[in-house]
Amino acid sequence: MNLKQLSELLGLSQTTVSRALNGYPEVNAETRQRVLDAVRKTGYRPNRAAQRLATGRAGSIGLVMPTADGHDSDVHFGEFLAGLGDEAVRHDFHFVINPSHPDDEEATCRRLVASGNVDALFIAYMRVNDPRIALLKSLSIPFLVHGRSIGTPLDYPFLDIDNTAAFHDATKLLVQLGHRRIALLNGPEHLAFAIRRKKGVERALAEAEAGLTLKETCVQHSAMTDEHGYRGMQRFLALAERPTAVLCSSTVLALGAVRALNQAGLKIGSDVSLIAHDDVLPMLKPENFSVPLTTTRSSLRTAGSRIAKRLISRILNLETLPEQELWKAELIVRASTGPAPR
Amino acid sequence: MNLKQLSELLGLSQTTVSRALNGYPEVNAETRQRVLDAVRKTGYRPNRAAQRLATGRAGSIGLVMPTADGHDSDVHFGEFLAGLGDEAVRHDFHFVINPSHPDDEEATCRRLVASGNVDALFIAYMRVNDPRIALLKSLSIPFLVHGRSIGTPLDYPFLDIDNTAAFHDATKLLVQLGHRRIALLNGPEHLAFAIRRKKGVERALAEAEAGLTLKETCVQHSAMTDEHGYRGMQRFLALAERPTAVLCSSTVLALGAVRALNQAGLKIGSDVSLIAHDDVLPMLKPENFSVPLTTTRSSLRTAGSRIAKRLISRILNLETLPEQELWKAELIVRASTGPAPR
DNA sequence: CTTGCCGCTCAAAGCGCTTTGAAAGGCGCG
DNA sequence: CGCGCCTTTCAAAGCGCTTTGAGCGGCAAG
Repeated sequence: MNLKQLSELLGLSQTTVSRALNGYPEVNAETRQRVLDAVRKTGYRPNRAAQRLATGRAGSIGLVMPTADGHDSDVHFGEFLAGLGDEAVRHDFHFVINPSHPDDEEATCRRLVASGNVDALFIAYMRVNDPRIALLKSLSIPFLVHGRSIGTPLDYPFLDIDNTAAFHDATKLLVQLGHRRIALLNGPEHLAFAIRRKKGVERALAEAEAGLTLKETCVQHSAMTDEHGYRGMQRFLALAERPTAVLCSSTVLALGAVRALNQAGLKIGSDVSLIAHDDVLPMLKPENFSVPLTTTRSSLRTAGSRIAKRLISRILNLETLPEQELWKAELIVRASTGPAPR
Repeated sequence: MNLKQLSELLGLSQTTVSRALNGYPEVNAETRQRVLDAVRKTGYRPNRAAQRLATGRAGSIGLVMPTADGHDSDVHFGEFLAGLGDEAVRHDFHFVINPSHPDDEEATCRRLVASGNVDALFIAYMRVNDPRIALLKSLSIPFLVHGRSIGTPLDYPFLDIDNTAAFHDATKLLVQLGHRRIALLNGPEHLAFAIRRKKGVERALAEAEAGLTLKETCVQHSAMTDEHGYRGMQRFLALAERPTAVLCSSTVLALGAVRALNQAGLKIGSDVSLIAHDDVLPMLKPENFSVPLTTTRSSLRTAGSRIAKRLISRILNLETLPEQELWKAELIVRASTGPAPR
């Protein structure tokens, strides 16, 4: 069933039917209803390829995944993608998934846009002075950034969580509990979110009456894997001045950290307190840790879904959604935090 | 730059240029070269939407992800997707990602095919007597199954690894090392791969001179998360007849299992031997476990890439690749396996 | 010289939609 | 009654590609 057949069936022109379907105002209400009924009865679905050709819209969103061969495919990515897909499928949008070497991302973006295969681009894993932002602005294609760069003017569309505040608040809690030696198992050093989290910790420490600082030996930057969590925690425990509380940038890191703590025979929540950032991975729930984990929480899937929604609204000129969103993470206190040991 | 402009530039007809580009034989070699040169110079890229409309091919592959809201987004999925994307981008293929409730997958497949938005469908997470196979056959659309169902005739295109053999061989190794009480931390009970792995273990046990069996108390079926690995191992350790060797269906499960073993103060490789299946997740390398893990290995990313390649070859009628592939997993012995304690 | 065939090229007809510009019909108003 | 205006509908022209069927030389065979 195509538009021509449908219009013949209705005794209308293709124009009218098309307009009825696309919500143009110049169609008689009664006619529109007839069209809609016919669509329901016949199961007519417009051919997307034809629509794309006629409108010049590609109906798809480009994702540049930094997961080229040999590079980590982020555990968190699946969850994020589920959110994206959920929303996109509702509007019949496709994805062009472009794995790319982290160094090659700019060229990949450029190629993707030039291909004309996408209406919008989505980028993430923001770095300091990230060149992709200027690039995308110059390419004049709608785009949305997950996260924010650092050092570039904040005049682009983004969705981010307030990482500084999240880790500030978490640290403040630890300080209030009497912790003085605090360590941080963070994400990769070159990524903006990790820098902000570190800043959040430092700020909260500086605000403490004692005027604390975050020692460099008490910070680890690494990919957020169990493995790194384990090693990082071991390193912390080997310090002469062993930290009494540790913040983790991901529950995955926390997993390894917990392992190291158990192995060292230390009790979580009393010997050492632990707070992790929770992206709400269904497979790794902080409440299911042997000692339930205190977390800063913000759902990655929800973020994905929201990002798809904003991009699609933008492309199709639906409702106008805010261009910049900064979400607060929730601080959820569970059993892994307790008063500092003396 | 479009085809018309390009052909005018060359003083050729659109027909000839199009044919030159698409490898038709009736074009003079010299002419073809001129066209190719011009393409390089002008950077001409055919408009995919127009191509799709003209050929009736959608240029995209549908993925039905069982990751609806509230359901686990598989850690392994990101890695698999990276492989898929890598290959697809080479042929300018898109993905239609359709998150769906596991119960709703059939309807989702049907809808996706009916939409005409995809040339082929990819499905995974095969179950016993999986109804999706018959469905896809009846829908007469190219498709490819990752894994194999059980109980249905094996007459559809698939890519699978030989799970039975992998776990058979792994178990055999354990038996040869003198283990008699062996346990299995498996994937979800309703999934075919988990059933095959269990069968592999059982078969190897039956083949042992002692004629061993796999006790039901020594099997856990669950989602493959660290959490479940931890709990499952704890349960095993609490048994009166505690197993001396444990097989894990994923390195993620092994992570939790190792945690439980450490906590119990048991030495891996001597007190308890461990073998895990390794999907080659870059973030979770078996050689980096505190005790390097003996594994059955088969790269999920490679599988993704191969699946994309086969589907695309099929759609575009490129080379003819085998319709059914059963890959062997590699058994890699590391330090987590040793002789059974007496 | 004619016929037939082969190698190469072309004009034109779609593919199924959107959108432009025009027109038909109904109505109020002078 | 004639005019203009508004509402509703329509025919037709694209969008940029592929593909059909035809055409045009040149050359070998008759």
